[in-house]
Amino acid sequence: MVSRAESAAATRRAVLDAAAELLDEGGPDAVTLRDVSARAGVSRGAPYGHFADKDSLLAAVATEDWERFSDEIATLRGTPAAKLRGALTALVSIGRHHPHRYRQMLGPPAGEDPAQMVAASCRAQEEFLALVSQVVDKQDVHRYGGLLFTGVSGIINAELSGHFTTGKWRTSADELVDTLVTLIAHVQPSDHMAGGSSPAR
Amino acid sequence: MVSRAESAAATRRAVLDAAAELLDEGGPDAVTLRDVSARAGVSRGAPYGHFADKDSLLAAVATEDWERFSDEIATLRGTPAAKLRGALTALVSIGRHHPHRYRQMLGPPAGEDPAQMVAASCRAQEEFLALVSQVVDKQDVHRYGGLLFTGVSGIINAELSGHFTTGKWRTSADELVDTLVTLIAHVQPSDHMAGGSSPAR
DNA sequence: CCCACTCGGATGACGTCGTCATCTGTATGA
DNA sequence: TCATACAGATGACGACGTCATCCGAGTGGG
Repeated sequence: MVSRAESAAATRRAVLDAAAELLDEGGPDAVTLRDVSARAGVSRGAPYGHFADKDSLLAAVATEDWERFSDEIATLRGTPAAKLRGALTALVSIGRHHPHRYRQMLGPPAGEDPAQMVAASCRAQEEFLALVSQVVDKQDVHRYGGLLFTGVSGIINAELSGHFTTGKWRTSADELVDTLVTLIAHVQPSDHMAGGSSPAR
Repeated sequence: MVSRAESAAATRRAVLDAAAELLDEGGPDAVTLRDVSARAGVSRGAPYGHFADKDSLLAAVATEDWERFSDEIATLRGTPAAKLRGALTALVSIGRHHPHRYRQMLGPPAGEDPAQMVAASCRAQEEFLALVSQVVDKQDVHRYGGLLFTGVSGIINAELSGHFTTGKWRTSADELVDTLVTLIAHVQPSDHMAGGSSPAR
């Protein structure tokens, strides 16, 4: 026998999974609440018992993806440098295997309660910065950590948009990521330029 | 008296402008062909005489934005380093003044004829690489050029998503751009990147 | 053991959207 | 002058997000 709460949780899970699947298959426009419901085996109105609207459902998918990513990079083992590269590889991997969910993760927090998605991405940032702090000098952690993460995300985005196959960059995402990591790993705090104004908040 | 071709071109222009406006104001979901038509002062079906579908219209807007950006960075004057900084500043400026159009530009080429948007972004890449080639060694142009452009675009995207105000990165987009430019081009950071370049349109 | 209650889920409906088939009016060219 | 072509207007259709309403099964008290 299934309790009512259990069945409700199962429905929520099924809806979430169906949405993630459809998002993977055809992007946000292919995520139709009607199709989601059908694939989850529930009625059209059922998702509204768990998510305020379509945007909130998509945000919930992204939130789970952020949490999965956080767990993944938090359990990396090896040398600090290897862990850092592992984290970046994990990010690249998400972008390549789940382009649309990747874009959803990196887009602006949406839905009825954006704070939830913000919190999830915040934790990922913390985990990532923890790895960075083992590789670069303490005072450069945020600057280099932020640059690594946002830079790599931009590289991935360019690859997903086909800019390396159809554009003029005669290079690849892998090479760029490697270049960026090498640049940051090589430049040690010795030459910290005076540019660093007061950090934002 | 207006010739038929002239009136048709005017309609196309009005539709394009109306779409860009609505995109600026409320993002892609706010771009309704009905609203576009109304704002352009034409009927609901008129846009279909010039654009295959909504995605093609959005792609046409992005194409024009790429062309405008290409023209802008192609006419920059000053030292090579200043021109490179100016190009990146122009990119940042588009992201800040027209976030949704910026996202449209950096998203995957869409519409009935993606090649058109691809060509436009290709020209921008060429113009940008031309600037980069004056600052870095010949053999590093593509690697560093691609890294600069995609890296900065990732930084902007993070800012647009609010990751610097709600996240754990205790830094700012300006600082990250400066850091990246300094790392790659060994060009001293500008005092304030946000400053003076003219916004796109 | 029974019953009223609760609440997740199902259903019907509404307004809006993208899109297309069809119609109309006017500039064009012979 | 008039037939033609074509931009634009209009009506219609299916699909979508969303909500008001209804249903039925798990639940707790008697």
